[in-house]
Amino acid sequence: MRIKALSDATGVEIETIRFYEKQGLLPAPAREANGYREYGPAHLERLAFVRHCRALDMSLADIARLLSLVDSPLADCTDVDLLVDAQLTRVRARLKSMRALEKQLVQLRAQCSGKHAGDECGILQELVSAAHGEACACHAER
Amino acid sequence: MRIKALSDATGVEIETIRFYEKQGLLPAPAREANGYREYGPAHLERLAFVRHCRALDMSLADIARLLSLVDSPLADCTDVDLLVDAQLTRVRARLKSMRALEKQLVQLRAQCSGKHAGDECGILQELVSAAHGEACACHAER
DNA sequence: TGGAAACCCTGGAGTCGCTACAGAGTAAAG
DNA sequence: CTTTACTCTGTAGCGACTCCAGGGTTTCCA
Repeated sequence: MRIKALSDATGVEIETIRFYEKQGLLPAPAREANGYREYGPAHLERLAFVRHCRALDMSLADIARLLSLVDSPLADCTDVDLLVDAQLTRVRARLKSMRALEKQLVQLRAQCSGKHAGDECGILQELVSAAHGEACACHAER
Repeated sequence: MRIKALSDATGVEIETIRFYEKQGLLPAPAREANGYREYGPAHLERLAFVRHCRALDMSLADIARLLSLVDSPLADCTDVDLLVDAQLTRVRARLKSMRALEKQLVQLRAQCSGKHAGDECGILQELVSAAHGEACACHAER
């Protein structure tokens, strides 16, 4: 299996595959006589694992840690638990701030519905008003 | 007003202020005889505007566009509207995927509650199983 | 058989929005 | 007068890719 085949099989771009190898997330495969990388099913599995974790928005460092745990199945999985918990906490924190963000944008857009006239745009005025220290939900929140 | 005063007044780090200047988001201020930057209230206002937009997670490129609109108040604000709309759409898309993400992480964590025994960790098995093309909510979604 | 298209390689630079130096000079406080 | 706090420029680093240049190889089709 050459790199393009692996790419097609996983939906991971070729450049990204080589990048993962450089980062140590994917073991360096054997090479053909011409220097082309030669992948086996183990690489496919590993790459799918990495992408699955990335889909869960884990960092490459966290994934590397998980992979070492996968490779040493004798260790107990307390660390795995902690890692997933920490990830969940991070995601929830971001979720919370994203929700606040959405609310602010909705409010902002409401400032300008309809009257698209000159320098009286409610949105721009709202954005500029922050500079004058006037009441502003966004700034209060941070 | 020197850079530290501006930093304290806005909560924006000094390095970031210089970075914004280099990026053209903040006009280059006058200099004192010793070369120190000398800011006025207009800079304070502009910087607050930038930070307000950044709090709304807008890109620096979008903010630059908004600033040029602020500077030419004769143009109508259709562009502002579009920009805010696009930002809202982006935020909502990310919100949606983050919610799916949270759900998956919760499910994943449930695989391993209690039995922290050896290589039978439900979380790792669940993560690895994706590689075998088994049923997996994450992959189906993307 | 020839030549075009598709594939592969390495190494390095670019992206975004900062952040953190190094190494120098200037100013304010005690 | 010394120490501390501030300021300057310029460059490098982060994370997770993405893209490019400039080469070599393979495969396909006429």
